[in-house]
Amino acid sequence: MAATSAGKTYHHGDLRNALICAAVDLAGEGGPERVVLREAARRVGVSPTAAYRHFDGRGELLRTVRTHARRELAASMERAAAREPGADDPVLAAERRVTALCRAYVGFAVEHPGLYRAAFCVPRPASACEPGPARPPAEPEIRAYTLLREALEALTALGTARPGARPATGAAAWSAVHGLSLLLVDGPLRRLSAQGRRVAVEATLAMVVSGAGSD
Amino acid sequence: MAATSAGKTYHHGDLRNALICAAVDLAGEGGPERVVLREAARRVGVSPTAAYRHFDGRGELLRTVRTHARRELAASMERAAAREPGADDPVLAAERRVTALCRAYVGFAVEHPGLYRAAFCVPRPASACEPGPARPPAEPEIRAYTLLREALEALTALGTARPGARPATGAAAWSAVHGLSLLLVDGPLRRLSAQGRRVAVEATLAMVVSGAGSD
DNA sequence: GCCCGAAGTTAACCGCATGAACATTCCAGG
DNA sequence: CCTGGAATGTTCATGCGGTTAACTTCGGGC
Repeated sequence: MAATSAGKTYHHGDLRNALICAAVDLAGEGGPERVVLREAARRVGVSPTAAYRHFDGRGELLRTVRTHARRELAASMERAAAREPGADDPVLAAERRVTALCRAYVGFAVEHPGLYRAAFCVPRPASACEPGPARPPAEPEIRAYTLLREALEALTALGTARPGARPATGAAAWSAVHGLSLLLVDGPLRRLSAQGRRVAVEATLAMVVSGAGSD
Repeated sequence: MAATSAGKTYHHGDLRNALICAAVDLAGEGGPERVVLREAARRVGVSPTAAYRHFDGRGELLRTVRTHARRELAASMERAAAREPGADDPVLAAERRVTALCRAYVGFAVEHPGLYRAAFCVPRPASACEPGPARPPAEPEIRAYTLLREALEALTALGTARPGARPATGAAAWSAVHGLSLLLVDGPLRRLSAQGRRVAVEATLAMVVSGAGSD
């Protein structure tokens, strides 16, 4: 009855995980809105309500998928940064790290649109727009953002190659890559050619790396 | 039977518009996912299926709302730009126009989160992620973007105040304000204090105005 | 006046989220 | 080895939302 010893009997043995996988697949195929409890259950070969033994409802399933997607995004960024060749000049190295991270961020979004959208979705309980006094536990941290922010701080501390220009703030940079990703993946820039896309990415990178901080 | 002469009889007289208004209200209250055919009909006091006489389905209703929202966004930006005092220095004036537009953009998003989200939603037919050869008629143009782009082009043509720095590309700038808006309205930056929000906005503005173009 | 088509209506089907009550297994004690 | 309860699944049932089909009213043109 260990997690992996699933038989084909009444008890699945690892339903929770199986459901998560199915849900992640769904998200990959069609984004968060495609993550449907019933469908996930169907794929796993179990009745819809079985899921409730492991999740509070669709909301929690989606939140789990989101966590997964965020992890993948961050991992993808780290891999890319690690692949980046070092440089003698520390400033250049720092700049490269930033651009590598950003490129990977947008790259992930473009390659896995569904997952990317799932990574930043908001499971809405149905209604509720103006939040009451509720204070959900302040999300756990988003690695992708942390990576970006730290890389930028490092770069800022070193100064830039070009005098007078300063790298963007973490939040500003995140805004840029996030916005670009969504515009490309889901938004009006969706149908840009690969070429056009590349141009937009480069322009955004330039803005982020040598854009001004707030002064 | 002119558009506005609605009685309380069998025929509504101006259902289409009434539905649009209701739908826009809904979007304002809870974003695109809140735009529900049945609810709109309910609010107008008509049977759900009546809507099908005027819209192809929920998708078209949503698209109509989106158009409306985009118009409002653009209008809000233009109003803000118009309010901006002129300046003797044309460069300064151009910079001011850009920042005014951006501020208004983000401001609109923050003040009308639901509408803003609706303005950039994608009515999904249920499934379909990888586009076939389909080529929807290439959306009509998004004024908010055009305004931003043109203001930036003007600024670029003039050169910036600070030497060496160049304003961002239209796409990059749009990415920045769009991303920031979503992060603030719907995303992980959602629960920033008004203060924190302001800081993020200023940082982003600085990045956009004096960030580097692609070189 | 009559007839047609536009604009509404009701009834019905399907999928989805969810809750309640019932069924099966597994496993800890005895 | 046997047994009872906790886990884990299952079946029913409710309610909501999208959408279709078939029927009903009304407003006008002839």
